[in-house]
Amino acid sequence: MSDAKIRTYGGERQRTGGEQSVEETEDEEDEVVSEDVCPECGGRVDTDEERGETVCSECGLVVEEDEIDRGPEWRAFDAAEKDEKSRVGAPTTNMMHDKGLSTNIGWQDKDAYGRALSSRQRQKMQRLRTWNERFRTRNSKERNLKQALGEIERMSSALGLPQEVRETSSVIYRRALEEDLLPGRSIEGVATAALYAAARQMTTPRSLDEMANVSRIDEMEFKRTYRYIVRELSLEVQPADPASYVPRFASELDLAEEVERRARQLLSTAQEKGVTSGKSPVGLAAAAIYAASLLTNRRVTQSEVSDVTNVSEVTIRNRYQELLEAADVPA
DNA sequence: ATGGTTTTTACTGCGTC
DNA sequence: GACGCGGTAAAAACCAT
Repeated sequence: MSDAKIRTYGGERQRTGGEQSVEETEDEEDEVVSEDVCPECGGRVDTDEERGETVCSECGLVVEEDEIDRGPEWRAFDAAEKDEKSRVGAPTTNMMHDKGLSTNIGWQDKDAYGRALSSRQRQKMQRLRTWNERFRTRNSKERNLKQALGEIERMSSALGLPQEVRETSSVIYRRALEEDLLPGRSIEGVATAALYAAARQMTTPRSLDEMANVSRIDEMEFKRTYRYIVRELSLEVQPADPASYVPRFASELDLAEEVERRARQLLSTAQEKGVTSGKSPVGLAAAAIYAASLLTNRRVTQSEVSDVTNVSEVTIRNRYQELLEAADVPA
């Protein structure tokens, strides 16, 4: 919606204007945004500010192009403002923690005319600086948190994770934030890592692949930050129980309950015999499913299992033989 | 960095439909 | 002949040191 766009722009203006009493054209706010309909099909038109085009959302007709870029108009004002802006850099939006919104109190104990302040005033400014700093960092953390929580929400609903997992993961994220683990890492990355850890702690694990699929960051970075977070927060994450993967995989393969039960059985006997240690839980689950499907005559092919579990067929082969052996089922 | 373990990739051969 | 399966060797990934 163009509505949101206006708000962001408005926000930016307010800020830059507010600092240096340069009065800006206030009425800019109610800019005429053509709420027109498409002349071709009557569909709704959307304005793409980045490309300077107005496009019909139904048929894709470009209603208007080469529009005036209203973005950087604030540059034209006065020098002080330009300085202020250029230090902040390009007016990117969401990715900056505080969008440059915060106030800064100068460190020199001088007033606006360059005169030294009285000691009383100096003390006062010192106090203000302290508090301002507190609020500022607090605020940037709040923002950060808000975005991260949104991300966590999005991912966990994509993965169908229960509420408790979301809560644990936001607790983890908060801790990471408190301990200043964020600098140098992306919010998305840490959010993903927190969610992954939480899912495992709550015994509803999702595999690394599944997480990476719904996350906006790539797998490499995800794993790296995950390890980092776990280490730094010394989170206790026990190895996932293979059995907890079974139901999902089974249902994705449309397997009967019987197979699922059998798979669990195989896993638990294998665990008793200790042949599972050191092996990847996902691989074990995949193998158990495959083995169980053989035992119950509800054949699935290795490649099918491999597809839905993202475990290589080789691994499935190796594991399922071990599983059968442990359950002393002759070949 | 290193070495040991596990998983993946790529390829080959066998039997069956 | 395609497909499912099994096996192998080498590469890659992972983990603790």
